[in-house]
Amino acid sequence: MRYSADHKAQTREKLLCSSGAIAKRGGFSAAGVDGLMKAIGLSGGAFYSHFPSKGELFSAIVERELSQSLERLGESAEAQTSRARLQRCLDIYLSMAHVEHPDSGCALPTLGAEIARAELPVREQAEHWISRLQQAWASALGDEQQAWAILCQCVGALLVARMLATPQIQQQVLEASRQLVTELVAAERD
Amino acid sequence: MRYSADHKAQTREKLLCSSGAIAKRGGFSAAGVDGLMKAIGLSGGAFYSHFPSKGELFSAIVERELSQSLERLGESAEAQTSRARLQRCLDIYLSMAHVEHPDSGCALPTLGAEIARAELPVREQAEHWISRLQQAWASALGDEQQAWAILCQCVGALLVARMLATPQIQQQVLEASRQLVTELVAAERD
DNA sequence: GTCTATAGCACGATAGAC
DNA sequence: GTCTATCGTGCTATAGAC
Repeated sequence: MRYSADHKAQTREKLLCSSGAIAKRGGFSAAGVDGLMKAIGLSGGAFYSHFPSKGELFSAIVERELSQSLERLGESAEAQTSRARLQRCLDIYLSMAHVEHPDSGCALPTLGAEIARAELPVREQAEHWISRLQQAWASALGDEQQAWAILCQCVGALLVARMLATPQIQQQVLEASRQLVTELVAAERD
Repeated sequence: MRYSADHKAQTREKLLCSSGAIAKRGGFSAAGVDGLMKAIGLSGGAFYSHFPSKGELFSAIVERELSQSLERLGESAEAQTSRARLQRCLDIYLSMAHVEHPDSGCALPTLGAEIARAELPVREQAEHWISRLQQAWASALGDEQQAWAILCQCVGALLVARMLATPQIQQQVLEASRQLVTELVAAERD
């Protein structure tokens, strides 16, 4: 073959990374195959030697984005001093920087509705990674329910803040969520 | 004119109601003007005597949906015995019935990401109605921050639950959020 | 594997008859 | 106000050259 298997894997990775960011910024269904490929310097037709359809790309994006979110937010929480670590993660998650940069942030607030409308295999995949994140937080907190509640709080806060027009009110939303989450993380539960 | 002003207003209302449901089910950008009009028994061309563009329809849908959410969730909370009333509203919001029927439910979890990506006027409008809801809850609870936190919790819980594939886990998410919200509503704060 | 070209279709929006 | 017909464009996906 004129192109190495390495090259194909690299192209695929570039495509997933770039397309993920574009999807998080403007929505996946609003993005065209041609635009996604041009964004990594390739033509639209070349797409189909990497994925059989646009839907399969979405599935791959969801897997990559959510596994990456688990790395950033969950894996580190399993270590000792886990409560303090988790608290730091959540403060970053619930920040104006995250609100203002959806393309480099968590996929759940931006792509959540599209994941919810996707076929069962995509939702099963989402469930897998989201559950692993919840489990990681639960083991840090010793409480499965609070782990779910914190996850919903964070996703909801980002989604709500991004719908608003005024930075001051966005900050109020984040501050309210940070305060609640802080209390929940600090609270000893048995 | 061959058609009364009443008829136009009724058609517009039907269009807003029907299109809102379709948008909440499948996403607004995924819906075509032709399909939206056919859903109320009219042809696609007739759309443009009601709205100058598809974007203006989205704006009108957001206004109608969010003002309706305020009626259902907020206005009733301003009465006395407000805490108990609010608690009942939130239990309905955080129910499997709501998770399973996005088209008749709240627009924030389903259309939130599209609102967040919309032009400033749409976000200003969203901010207006969301803030009124938060204010209504704040006056019932005597705490502005907790009102924001509860709002984020509810929106996040529905979005997260809908991304999942397994009903049992969806129920766990709802149960965890209901429990947290119940504690927050019950807690006296000064 | 990537390109250009294109099929085939759906979209948003407009024009003109009624 | 609603219809049919249509323009122009964009889309997903395929075909064939390199």
